[in-house]
Amino acid sequence: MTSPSDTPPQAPSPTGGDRELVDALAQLSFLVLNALTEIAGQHDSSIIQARLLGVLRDREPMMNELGRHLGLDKSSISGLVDRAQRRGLVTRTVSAIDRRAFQVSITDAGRQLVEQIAAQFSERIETFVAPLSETHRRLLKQLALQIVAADAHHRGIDLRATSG
Amino acid sequence: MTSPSDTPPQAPSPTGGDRELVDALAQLSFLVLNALTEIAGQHDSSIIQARLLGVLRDREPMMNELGRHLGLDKSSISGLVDRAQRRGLVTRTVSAIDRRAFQVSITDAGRQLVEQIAAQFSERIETFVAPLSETHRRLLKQLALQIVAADAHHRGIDLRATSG
DNA sequence: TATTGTTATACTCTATAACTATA
DNA sequence: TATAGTTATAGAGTATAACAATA
Repeated sequence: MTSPSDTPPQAPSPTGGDRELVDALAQLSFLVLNALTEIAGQHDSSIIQARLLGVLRDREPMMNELGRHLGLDKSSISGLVDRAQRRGLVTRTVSAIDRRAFQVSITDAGRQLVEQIAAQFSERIETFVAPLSETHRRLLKQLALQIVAADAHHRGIDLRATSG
Repeated sequence: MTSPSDTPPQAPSPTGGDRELVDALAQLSFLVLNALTEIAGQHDSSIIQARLLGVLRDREPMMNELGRHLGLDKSSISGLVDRAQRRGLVTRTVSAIDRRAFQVSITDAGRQLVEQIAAQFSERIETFVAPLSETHRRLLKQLALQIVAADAHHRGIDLRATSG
């Protein structure tokens, strides 16, 4: 799971899976998200805080929608926003049309922070892919996008697929 | 950071980074590790517990080495192993040669759990890459491995590079 | 003295359940 | 009644600092 790479090369048999491919993707994913964890940590932050600010870069959602964006329970969102607000990274504003609801906005400090993190993260990823040729980088991008897009499509289609 | 994809296509300029590539890798990584989180969760477990058991599949390290494998502080390892042990997934055995040290081993139950999780995870990854052609899957594997290997090499070289 | 590991403490992150205040 | 959000509570996971036992 962590270094599951001590596995003999295996022909991607028609029957089953290519274990090397699974391991390679897992390790790459750990590499990428560990980098993000480390960079966020350098700013006394975390992946989820960075994602929160990332969402708020171009949106001012209600707590509600924020939960859907981040896939978290409303109580988790409350705490998350609390901590970010305590650090001056976001603000809550009562909605004019529904006085139960709060609109969450990023502050200048929050924007500055997320942009620093994003820049460092980009730099790090570029370092990772630097050993690849330009052609291979383009290919990698294309393949990654294809997987992500297929999954998004799949979720869109599949949401209620087997139940109705 | 979460859905940073709302970005116009950008020629990978010589000056800077290819933002699309960065986003694609980030999203792919979230996809992969969210899948692992979800699958581990189905077994009332977590990524770090799965990684712990993964390490122990073919090793019986001291708490010490476990910390290095997982990149965690010794106090974190103590807690991690405590919780796994409480669930009957691992055991501690006093080392014969150094009575301060504990050897950590996986139990049958632990092995069974990690194998279930690994199998489900493989299945999921195979689903992700299913839309790709065999050629493209092979290519993706090769590129991912190349990045991971380059990073490992880099760390090996770089550990004390600028200080000595 | 140095090292191995635990414990005390503190904080983030997460969820469930109960609650308040609107709607 | 239903919805938006908070709060109380509980537990995992992480780190730092202080400690015990052994080397």
